[in-house]
Amino acid sequence: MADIEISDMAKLMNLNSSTLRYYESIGLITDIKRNASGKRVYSERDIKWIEMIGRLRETGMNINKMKKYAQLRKMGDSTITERKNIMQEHLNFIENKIEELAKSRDYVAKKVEIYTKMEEKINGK
Amino acid sequence: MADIEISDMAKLMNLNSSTLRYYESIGLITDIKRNASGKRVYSERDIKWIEMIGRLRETGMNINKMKKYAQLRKMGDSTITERKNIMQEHLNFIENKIEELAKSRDYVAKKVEIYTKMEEKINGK
DNA sequence: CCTTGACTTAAAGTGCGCTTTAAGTGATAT
DNA sequence: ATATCACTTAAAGCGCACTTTAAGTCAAGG
Repeated sequence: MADIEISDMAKLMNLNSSTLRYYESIGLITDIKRNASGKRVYSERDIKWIEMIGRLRETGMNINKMKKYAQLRKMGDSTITERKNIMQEHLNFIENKIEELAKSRDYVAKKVEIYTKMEEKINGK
Repeated sequence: MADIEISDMAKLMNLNSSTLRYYESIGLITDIKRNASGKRVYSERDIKWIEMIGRLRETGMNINKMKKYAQLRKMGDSTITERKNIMQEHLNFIENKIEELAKSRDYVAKKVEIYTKMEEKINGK
């Protein structure tokens, strides 16, 4: 798979080019190559990392925590345990969130049910 | 069940008294009674509505949508169908979110697994 | 050659959802 | 009586995660 430029990367990840530059500016993405005319070129490894950022973001991890993880990642194999712990903690977080959402889903489903019954009563039985 | 004051309400719903005043200021909560000295007194019905706000908020409904729903609620039975539709739509939203989270959970779980294997490789054997 | 369009940077601006501040009122405890 | 404490209001402030703006560079097409 070949390298891609910023606009294709943005399309691929369903985000804005500016967001990619922003992530780089805050150190969440690092070491992006440039082509002869100074434009960003994303490698396969970059793509995977940005996909991971997407996963972590949409599951509610904040940018600072992602940054911390990014730093550990840059430091190499000596940080594997620490990274594992972050991921384990986040896994717990996601599982709690799923449970919470499941409860709320039941709550909202019940609301819909109640409204359906009310509709029936109003629209004459 | 008796009426309660703002600080107890805040504790009950695990939010800030200021947040309750804020919700009122934007019209998300309305018609809160006052006692002789002008302090807010929340009824059983208010408690239920604020609990619902909590549910909707933590499942990702934004304030404007909640406000819209609040207005329909104030208008009485003629808006039941519309309210049912909002809840049905939100139910779908929650279900999608749960599915998405489940995918991300698997992704993160796999990460943890990989790290565990890497740890084993590094720590001898 | 020159226009178009996608890129580059640094900095300022935006929107959401609160949270804090400042100034004041009133009931209760010492 | 006076201090304390929880409440009241309106307005300003904040943190997060972008997003937009302004000014400039560069490569390709007509």
